[in-house]
Order: sequence, then structure tokens, then C-alpha cells
Amino acid sequence: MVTLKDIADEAGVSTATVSHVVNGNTSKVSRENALRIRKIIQKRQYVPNSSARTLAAKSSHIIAGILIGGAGDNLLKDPYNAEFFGEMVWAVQDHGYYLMIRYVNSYEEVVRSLRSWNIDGAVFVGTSDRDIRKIQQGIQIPLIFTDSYTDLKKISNVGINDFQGGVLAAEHFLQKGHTKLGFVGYSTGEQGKNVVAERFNGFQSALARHAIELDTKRCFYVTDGDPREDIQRVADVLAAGKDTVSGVFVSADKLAVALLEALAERSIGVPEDISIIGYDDLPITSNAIPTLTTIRQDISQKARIAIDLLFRQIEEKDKSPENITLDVTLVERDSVLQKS
Amino acid sequence: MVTLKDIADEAGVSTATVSHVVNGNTSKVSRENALRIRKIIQKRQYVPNSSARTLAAKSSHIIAGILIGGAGDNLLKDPYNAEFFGEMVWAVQDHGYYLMIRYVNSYEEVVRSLRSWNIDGAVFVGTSDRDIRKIQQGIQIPLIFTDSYTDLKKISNVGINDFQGGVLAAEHFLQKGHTKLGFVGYSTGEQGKNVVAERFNGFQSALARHAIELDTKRCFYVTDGDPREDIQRVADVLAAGKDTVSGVFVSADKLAVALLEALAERSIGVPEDISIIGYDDLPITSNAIPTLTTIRQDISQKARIAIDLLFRQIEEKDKSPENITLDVTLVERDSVLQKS
DNA sequence: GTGAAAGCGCTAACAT
DNA sequence: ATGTTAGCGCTTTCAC
Repeated sequence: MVTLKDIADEAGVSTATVSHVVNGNTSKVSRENALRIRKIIQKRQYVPNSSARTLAAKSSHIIAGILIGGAGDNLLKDPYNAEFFGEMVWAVQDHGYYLMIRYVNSYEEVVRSLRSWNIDGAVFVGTSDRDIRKIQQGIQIPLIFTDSYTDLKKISNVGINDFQGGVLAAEHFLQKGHTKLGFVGYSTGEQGKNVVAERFNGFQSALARHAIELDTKRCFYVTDGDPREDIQRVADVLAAGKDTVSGVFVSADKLAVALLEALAERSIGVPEDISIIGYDDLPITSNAIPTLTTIRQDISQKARIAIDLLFRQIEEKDKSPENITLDVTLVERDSVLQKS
Repeated sequence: MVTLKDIADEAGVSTATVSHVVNGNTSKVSRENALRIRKIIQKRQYVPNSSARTLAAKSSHIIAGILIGGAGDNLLKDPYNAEFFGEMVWAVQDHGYYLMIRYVNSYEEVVRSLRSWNIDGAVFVGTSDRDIRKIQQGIQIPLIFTDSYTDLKKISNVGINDFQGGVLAAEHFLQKGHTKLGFVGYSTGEQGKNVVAERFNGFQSALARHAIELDTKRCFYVTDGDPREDIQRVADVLAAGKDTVSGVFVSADKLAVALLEALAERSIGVPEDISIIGYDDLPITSNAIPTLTTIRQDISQKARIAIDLLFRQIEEKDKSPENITLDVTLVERDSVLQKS
């Protein structure tokens, strides 16, 4: 293994000089020396040892991508996570950093890995409010959370306008002549603001503005994880009372597609009998039958902004936390019927 | 920051003793000391510094997941890669290791990152034969490649029985009464054995066994990257000569789905006019219209086996390389017509 | 069973 | 502009 010292010896200079060259500290080294040293580095295929660097400089140039979820689940198989972290990879590398991907199910674990590797910053997906508090306490490097509605003022977050998504869905239904509406969402089990609640609130309040009430009997919450069974139940209720509901806003495309299938099995036509609007605009929406009208969020953009934010915080030591909210749009496809 | 030394001081022992405790080297420490030290570690929330460890022990406990591809592409957005690497994450963590994900487009870059971090082992997806040679030379840690057909004897590889997949497709077509067949595949630009060529060979040779010739005019190769345009061309030819082809074997589901759409635009019915068999069994196949009959490979299993192989090589220092081939199966859906 | 001490490869403060 | 040197936190050999 070729070390800094080897290069220094061969060049007849001190390790300090070589170190400066390696780190592009040109102002401290003479032209000739710099050039000569670079040549030797090239020739000997010298690669700096990142561990030694980290140890001495207390900065690893590692960014952690943390996914919170149940043990054993393939978290990246979820198209949302795959796009988000997949986009992060280049963004991180473009800054000359390395990306460590970590699945965790306890905050202690997060803190341990972050500390152990002298991680310079981390981006989280799937964090609950409880965890955010604890993680924030245990660690003092830049941390970016996503889709969080915690009231902790000092956290940085990138989210989308979930409320507005609900509004868009409501307005689209109204515009198409639907007034008997329902809602299906994941139940997060969390109190207070959260992604699902906001989507619901936006939906409900836009309807209220038009003096339309959302029948709570037509609002369903399904458990996260495997929603298959719950969705069957929802489909049953919907099928039974199909005259009482003409449009359903579903808080996630994954759920909406499952509902589509469950309704098809019960010979309920979409959009003839029931219209559906999803959320996220995952790739599956264009292959669904019918193709799904949905609220689109730009996942890749979210990832890039998360990394931008992160590096701004890494560079400007005590930058104050930011909370960024991205816009969403409605993508019209074939799952909403135009009523005469 | 709490260090080994802090713990040692508080316990009134040497750092060597604490180090042994941390590393579970119980045989070298008295019961009482071990217990007491563990308590202090717990109380002080001591977390070992991985960089220092790596530097001293020359092993980082980092595994690299390397994806080769064009700059800028979101490689993890591809469902195959997402499932493969997503599955790797747990497998790696279960062994107490960390996963670094890296997109690269040159072998020098691979070698640099691997060396820089003292990476203990790496798994590759998307490597070309040329690269494998060079990477192999530049680095002497356990390396696992996937889907490679290089003739280098000393590399470890996990692949699938591509040839057999082609055979299964051919037999299925024959069994359903199809004899006028075609093929569509990515052109890899590589000479010699490769995934696409093997799938084709299996297909062709199974047909040959039944004295059926594959018309080269009905075999198409499309460029990797964005195949949209090429697929349009293929669809045109297929549409024009639709009486001369009744079944097409497509070397990848992604391609098959694109073809499905292109044919639909030309009012060619699948499977009424043309039957199609894909390859991979990606999730999209069940949402395609019609649902796609395809050759299934178990991507998660492949990932787990890759990691198994890797750790066996890491543990048994000079284990000889292994080349594992996994079976594939045909999943029958609705894209192949039963001819009377 | 325990401790002393020599590194691992690098950075950065300080001296020249 | 360049060199000297003291660590960074840990592992590991060797002596006791």
C-alpha cells in the first residue's frame, strides 16, 4: 500500500507538503513541487486512506441515507424509496462524498452508526416524530428529515404540500360533477399533523368551502404494512353502498391500485361506478386499469433539494434549519368520470 | 466524545483490556472486569470509532454495492437494481457490516473508492467483461459479480440460467401451437457470451431441436438506454408482417412492456395477433395489458446468495471463487394465445 | 489476566 | 514555501 509518506520520500519533501498537494492547497506549495508530486502520485497510484483522514480531520465525507422500517422488509423495493435514494447517490457523489445506506428500526441504532463513522450528515425517510426528537438530541451533525410535521422548530425538513394535494383532489372531483365523496388513507397511528391527515384535511376543507360534507362513514383507514385485507373490507363497503359514493380520494397510489383491483373483483367499474384519485404519481399509475388520476409529487426533486439543504448546512457551520415545502400537481388520467 | 481511553481510565484498567471487552475477546479478560467495563460502556454511551478501528486493524467492515451505468441516471429507479440492492442492505447489516452504495462509470473510480475506504468486499451489478478484468487486477479483496459470462476463471459470479430461460420460452410457444417466432433483445455490443445472447441461444436451440428455424429477419436488437425509438421500429416491422410471426420472445420485461404498448398503438392485439413472452418477472408484468407471460428470476435470492458468497470469502481467507447459476421458471399469464 | 507501547496514515499547528 | 511533530482512537505484540 502506497502512503503519503512514500510519496513524500520519493519526492524528497515532507508529508505536510504532499498533504497540501493532495488537498489542493496550492497556495502553500511551489509550482514545481506541486507538479512533481502530482506526477509521483499518479505514477504510484496513490490513493489517500479515508480512515486516516477521518481520524485526523474529524470529517468522514460520508453521508448517511437512513430508512426507517420493519426488520426484514426490502425498503428499497418501494418505488418511492428507490427513486429518492437512487437520486441521492449522484447528488452525494457530485459533492465528492460517499453514501452509506442504512435500514434501522430504533433510534439508538441511528445514533450509533452516525457516531461510529463520524458521518458528516444524514437524510431520513420514514421517521416518526418521536424518533426525530431523540435522534436530534443524540447527534449534532446536519440532519435532513422528509415529510415530517413535527413541531420541533430546529429541524430541517423537505416535504410536499400535502394539504394542497387534498384540495386539488377535491376540486377535481367537484369540477367533474362528483359530490358524494369518500376517503381512504393509511392510518399512521400518530396524533397531530402528518402526511395522511394533511391530505385528508385539504380534501375536507376544500369540500367544506363548497358546502359539501364528507361522510365519515365513507372515510377509511387501513393499517400500514400489508393493507390487502383492509382494502378488501373497504371495497366491500364501497360495493355495498355504491350509490352513496361516486368518488374516492386515496392517500397513496399503492393503496389506490390495490383498491382498483379489489373493486374490479367485485364488478364495480372504475370510473363508471366509482371514480378514484390517488397520490404520488408512481410509475404504476400509468399501467393501472384504468390509468390513475393522481396527485403528483416530484420525488427526485425532493431528493436533490434534501441534499442541497444538507450540504449548505455542512458548509455554513451554523446555518439555521429550513423547512421546505414542494408543490404538487394533479395529473389527469382515466380514473375519474365526467358526470353530465 | 467518549473514547476507549476514557472507559479505561474510569475502569482503572488499560485500553488493551477495554478493547478486548469491546471485541468480545472474553478469554482475555476476567469475569469481573468484563462486567464492570461493560457497565461503564453502557453508562457512558461509548461508541467505538470505526475509522480508528479501520486504521489499526486494516478492515473496515464496509461492503460496497457498485452499480455501473451512465452518469446522471438514477440507477436505483430500475426495479431490478432496487430489489437487488434493497435486499443486500439487510443481508450486509445482519453480518454487522455497513453498506456503501456507489454509482460508477469507470473502473479506476471503483478501485479508488474500494482502496480508499479499505472496503472488505464488493458486489457488482452491470459490469462488462472488460471492466471485470481491470477491477480484478487493481484490487485483491473478495469481489462478487452478477450475470457475468466472462471466461476469467478466478472471479466469483452469481447468475441465472439464461439459456434455460430461452428454452422454457421456446417450449411454451411450441406447446401453445406457435411456430412462427421472433426475438427482441438489448444489444449489449459485447462479443461472446452474455445474458442476451444466452437467452437467444437457448430459445433458438430449443426450437432447432423441434426442427423449427428462427427467421433472422424476425430477430431485433435495440440499443440499451432509451429503447423507445427502436421499439417503435420493431413494432412497425411486426405490424407489417403480422401473418409471418405469431410469437415473440423478448429478453427483458421492460422491453416487452414497451413493445406491448407500441403494438397496441398499431392496433395489433396481444395475444390475439401476436403472443409475447418476457424475461425477469418484474412487478410491472402483472399490471401490463394483457398481463405478461414471462421467465421469472428471483432477484432477492440472487442478492442474498451474492452476500453469502461474499462473506464466505471474507471469512475463509483464500476460498476459491465460485460461479453460481440460479434456476428460472416460466410464469404463465395472458400474453400467449393458445392456438387451436 | 493485564498493561505498556508501538504503530496504522493522515492533518494541522507551529516553527523555520 | 517547507519541515517537524504531536496527536486522532484504536489494535496488537510483547512482557509481566
